[in-house]
Amino acid sequence: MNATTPLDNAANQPVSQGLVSPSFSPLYQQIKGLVLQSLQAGEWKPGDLIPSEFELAARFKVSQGTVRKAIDELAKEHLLVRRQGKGTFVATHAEQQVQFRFLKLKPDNPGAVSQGPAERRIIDCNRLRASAEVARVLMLRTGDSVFQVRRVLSFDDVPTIFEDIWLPGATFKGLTAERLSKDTRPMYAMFESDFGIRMVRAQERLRAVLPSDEVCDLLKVSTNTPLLKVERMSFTYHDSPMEWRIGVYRTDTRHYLNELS
Amino acid sequence: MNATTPLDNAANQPVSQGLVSPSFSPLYQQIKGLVLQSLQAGEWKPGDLIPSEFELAARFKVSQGTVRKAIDELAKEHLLVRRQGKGTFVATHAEQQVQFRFLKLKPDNPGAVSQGPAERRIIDCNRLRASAEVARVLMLRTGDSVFQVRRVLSFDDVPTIFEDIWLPGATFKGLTAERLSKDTRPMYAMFESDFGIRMVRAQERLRAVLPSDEVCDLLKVSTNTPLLKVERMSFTYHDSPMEWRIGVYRTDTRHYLNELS
DNA sequence: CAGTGGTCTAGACCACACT
DNA sequence: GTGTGGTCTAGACCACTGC
Repeated sequence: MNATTPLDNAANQPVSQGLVSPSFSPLYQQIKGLVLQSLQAGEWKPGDLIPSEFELAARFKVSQGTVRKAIDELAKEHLLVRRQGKGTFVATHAEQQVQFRFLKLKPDNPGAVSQGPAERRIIDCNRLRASAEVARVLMLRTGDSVFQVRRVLSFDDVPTIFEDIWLPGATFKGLTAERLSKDTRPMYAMFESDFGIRMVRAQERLRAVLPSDEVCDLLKVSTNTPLLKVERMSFTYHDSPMEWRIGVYRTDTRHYLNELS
Repeated sequence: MNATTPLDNAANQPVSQGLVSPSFSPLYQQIKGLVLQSLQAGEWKPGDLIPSEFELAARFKVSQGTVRKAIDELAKEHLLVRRQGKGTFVATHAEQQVQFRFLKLKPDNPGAVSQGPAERRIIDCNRLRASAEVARVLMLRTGDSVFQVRRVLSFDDVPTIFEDIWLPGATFKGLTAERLSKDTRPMYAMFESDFGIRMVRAQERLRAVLPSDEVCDLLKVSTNTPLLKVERMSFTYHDSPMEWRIGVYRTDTRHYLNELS
């Protein structure tokens, strides 16, 4: 099937590389886009084994090296995970190592305290109409259905984080406080398996604030305890905004750790 | 024809790949290490053009593709910068685009305020003996010579950041408040040209705090204004700690922006 | 034009995991 | 052993820069 003929040279530009300059895109970027489409379309679900590099090369009519470069980039973006000898898998939030990729609050003295998952308490989960502000950040229309989830995370029995989470109602139809409470997995793992939504990228804006009366009560802190306010936008494939989360963190025994490189 | 020419096989392990398993390291990683050594030794200085991929391939007796992979990684770590048609250069903090790689405080409303470099005021610059704490983080001995620099950064005439910076005395011999004040370049650019130190990587720990009396005075804020405390460790080549910096940021009109991916 | 990095291919062999 | 990803090579051509 894979005869090497001069005609194969014509196959070197199979996708859209015929024109010279206008919006030139390397072959491996086009392959990357095609793989991304399959991921978004759900052809391969989180945790699945995707076809081998040679299979994909045959499917897309390019060399294995070109597929490799496309997959390399997707792996560096944590959309795929390579495992030598086994294959390439769709990344999932259900893995232990990935649990804290988005939660950057670390204990000041690791080892002295438990590193395990936090204790989670759902305050409430309501279906509401989006305000102008919520609609804007989630790219919805004002009045569209949205879910508001509010919860408290505790480490070592100390309430440390209060979060106010907004989600598009259409995508998360059927979300309830009970479901959130019963599920012991990370929230993003449940989003994957129950709603087919995988968070791929996020952006956080940090500020120092003083707590509202409600937060004082929920976190058991005084009104003059400074807190770290973390406003997070999470995106799924193709940079679609999927979650708006406003958290306030106690930072008296923990800190937000950030690597700059 | 799949004849394996023994001579080619011998050339496949030119550096130190003779043994099978013990501490195996890919060729391109070894090349990367050699290039890193040249960078650290100052063979090529920030801003310099380094030899072409083919020259390096000849020097190290490997193929150009292997050198390419080594340089790719160094470029992704911002140690080198590739420019198509021109060559590969040693990265430098003197470039505009790199100016704010380490300063993540962004205006809430970009465009409405000036984006230019902040106005910098040096409070003082003293040569002191390292306390136990300073010695520990900078990997020195207690009592070793260190510099303490304190300064205030203002944006649009609003004092916004106070920083307390600690540097190893031996490496930064000759540093003075006057020199810091007169130099209009970013501090890290001066470190490169005047002291041969290039900051490569950093780590920040963030907390919310209330200001000390001194900070209240310097930043013109009240004692109950929450501030973002940013503790930064900066490292040069081979992860040697070279700077300890404790900053407090006003976050009423700006925020600390962080991309999670 | 020559020289550089950027892309693509084809084939070989190595390291690892499963059966 | 077979199949996977991981490394390395060699050679071709493209795109950009500057003479």
